[in-house]
Amino acid sequence: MKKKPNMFAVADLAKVSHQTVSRVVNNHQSIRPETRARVEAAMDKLGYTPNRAAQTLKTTKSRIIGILASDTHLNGPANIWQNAERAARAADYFTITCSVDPTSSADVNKGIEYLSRIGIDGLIVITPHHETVLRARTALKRIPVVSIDSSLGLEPTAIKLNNFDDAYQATKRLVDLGHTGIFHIAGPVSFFEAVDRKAGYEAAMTDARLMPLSKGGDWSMNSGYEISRSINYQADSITAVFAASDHLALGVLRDCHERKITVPNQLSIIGFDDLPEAEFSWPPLSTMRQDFQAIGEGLVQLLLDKLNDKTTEKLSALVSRFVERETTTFRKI
Amino acid sequence: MKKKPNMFAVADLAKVSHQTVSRVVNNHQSIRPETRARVEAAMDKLGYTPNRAAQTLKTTKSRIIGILASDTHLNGPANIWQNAERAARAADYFTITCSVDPTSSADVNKGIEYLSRIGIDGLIVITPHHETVLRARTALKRIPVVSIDSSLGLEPTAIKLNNFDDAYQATKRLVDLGHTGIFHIAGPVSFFEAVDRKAGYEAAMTDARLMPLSKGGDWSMNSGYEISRSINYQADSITAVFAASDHLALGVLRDCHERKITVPNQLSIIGFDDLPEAEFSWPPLSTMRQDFQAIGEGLVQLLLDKLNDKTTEKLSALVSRFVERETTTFRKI
DNA sequence: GCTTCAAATGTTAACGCTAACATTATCGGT
DNA sequence: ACCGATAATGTTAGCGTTAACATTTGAAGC
Repeated sequence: MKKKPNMFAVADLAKVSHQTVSRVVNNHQSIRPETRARVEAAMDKLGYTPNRAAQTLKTTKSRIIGILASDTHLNGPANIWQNAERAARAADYFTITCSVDPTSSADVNKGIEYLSRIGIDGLIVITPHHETVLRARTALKRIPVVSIDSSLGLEPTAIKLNNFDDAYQATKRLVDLGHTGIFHIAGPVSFFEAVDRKAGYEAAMTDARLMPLSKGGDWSMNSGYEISRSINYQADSITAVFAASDHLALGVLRDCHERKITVPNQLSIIGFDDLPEAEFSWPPLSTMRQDFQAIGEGLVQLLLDKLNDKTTEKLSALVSRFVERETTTFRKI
Repeated sequence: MKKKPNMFAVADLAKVSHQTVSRVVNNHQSIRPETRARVEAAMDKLGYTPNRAAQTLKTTKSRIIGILASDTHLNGPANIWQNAERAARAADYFTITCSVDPTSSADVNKGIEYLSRIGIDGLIVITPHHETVLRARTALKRIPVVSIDSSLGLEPTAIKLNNFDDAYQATKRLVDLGHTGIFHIAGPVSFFEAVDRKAGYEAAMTDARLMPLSKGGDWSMNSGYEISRSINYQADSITAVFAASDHLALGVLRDCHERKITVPNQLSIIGFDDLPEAEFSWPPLSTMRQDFQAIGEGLVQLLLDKLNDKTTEKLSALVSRFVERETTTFRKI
């Protein structure tokens, strides 16, 4: 196994200087087409690939984007991550992902340190925890940082998620169906998504002159199940539930099966996320779907523009879609 | 914003040579504790971090591991990936992940090229498609490649998954419960997991002198649903279904709800994966859970040993666990 | 044919680090 | 006090690339 060829090897074979090879690699103009062809042939023959470490050392640009993510086992972050990775790759950037536990500041700090150690050009933070975003932003002063953010957030280098509006719309749908007792099962307050969704729900209720009524847990199905069990739907004349996530809604659904509450006739349910499983619950769950592709790509776009000192034109608008399946119906008297 | 300090800056401040700084960074012995302390103080004061590009250029080791993954939206690959990433990080390696579409050889090749362009030290292939693994192995001759593999595979640099045995055990459980008409819903044949599971099922059936009966689709819930719909359970005296994945099983469950087939009394069902959702289906799904953490960590271990020219001791054994919930019961006459 | 100027190519010097070798301090033994 | 021997530190060179500057080439204008 002989060692990897470098620019000089190519230059020798093509009978040019190494700098000409460099010019070909970097697509400079003022290279005669014939010379370029000769160099390219030599590169092919030797199987030459530029040494990224040397390029990085010289240019001080690694073309690596760090992605600091949390809760990647959840549908939202996982989807955003995947789309961001793909978009970065399409733009010829590498990504190094570091998934951290947002509840441990030590872990977050270690993650940030880990990423900056390799010399990333910029950072994308995919986490629904303000705290973590803030920590990354303050720790990394030398490079651009972009993140997702609450719809209410101020940070200009963030993609704002529409959770407030989405929750408002979901709740309004229930109101329009004639429901007056609409309960909200919220996510944990450390997630700005949970906070925004709850706020959107409350705004919609208030606008409809209805009494907001909610309880929060974590995002798990079990949490939805337990909260649902604690509700006496009939006694409290609750005929609809808006859950802050599909998992939460699935938990409610399970309780309904156990307590023989028929869905949607006795209880309408709306989830949030549109997990693959949502379509196959019984009955199939009505839910709100976010456009994770647009979010992921927007994140990369935003960062790339920062890296190139461009101001970002406008990004494709984030539009969520309400997917009505079979857990929602008109309120039966 | 002044520029990042380098070794010489630290050396100047600590009144030593840059090489001494290098030695401190790399934990060489024969540095007086007092000198080390002085250097470390200087590094702290300047906020010095070694430049990885320069280290890589000099040592020809990037400390980056490539992860070529496919089907990361599925539970298995996603879990293995996450555990591998974490294990690599713990060993102070960076990972660059590239998720590709295994059905497109162009995409796979581009992914491999993308990873090798940055100069990875080794590659972990997480894909249940032999084809893709093979392609990576032949394309990358210069660096070690490890992968997951069929339990029947030959490749010594692979973690063998127990799908055959696991499927055998799951089927045997159904046999032990008295079932004789046991149907298998398989995954797509391009996944070796699907092939192994089907083979395991068939072996168990044959050993029990029962007739294997199966049909395959993709991994989706819809596929499970459609296949289930096509079965006339009563007419064919089928009282149990072993599905190659939880999603498939969830599809069957849906069909049962629609056709009012009671589970588990009329039909026992076993899935595979133990998705979070499996516990919250109705009724809660019995399923087979693989140890993805051991797989992810094993992969990293295997690769690291290759990188350090060690032969791998034995890895922690991969043991799957049957999680019996409420979709399995004795056969009612 | 000779100048002029731009286009095309070549030369040199870093980028920040570590390996290899060279030198200087330190210490026990006489 | 002096001699190794070893521990501790310093010096030099080069990894593969690109930027900056230097030089050559070629074609147009006279």
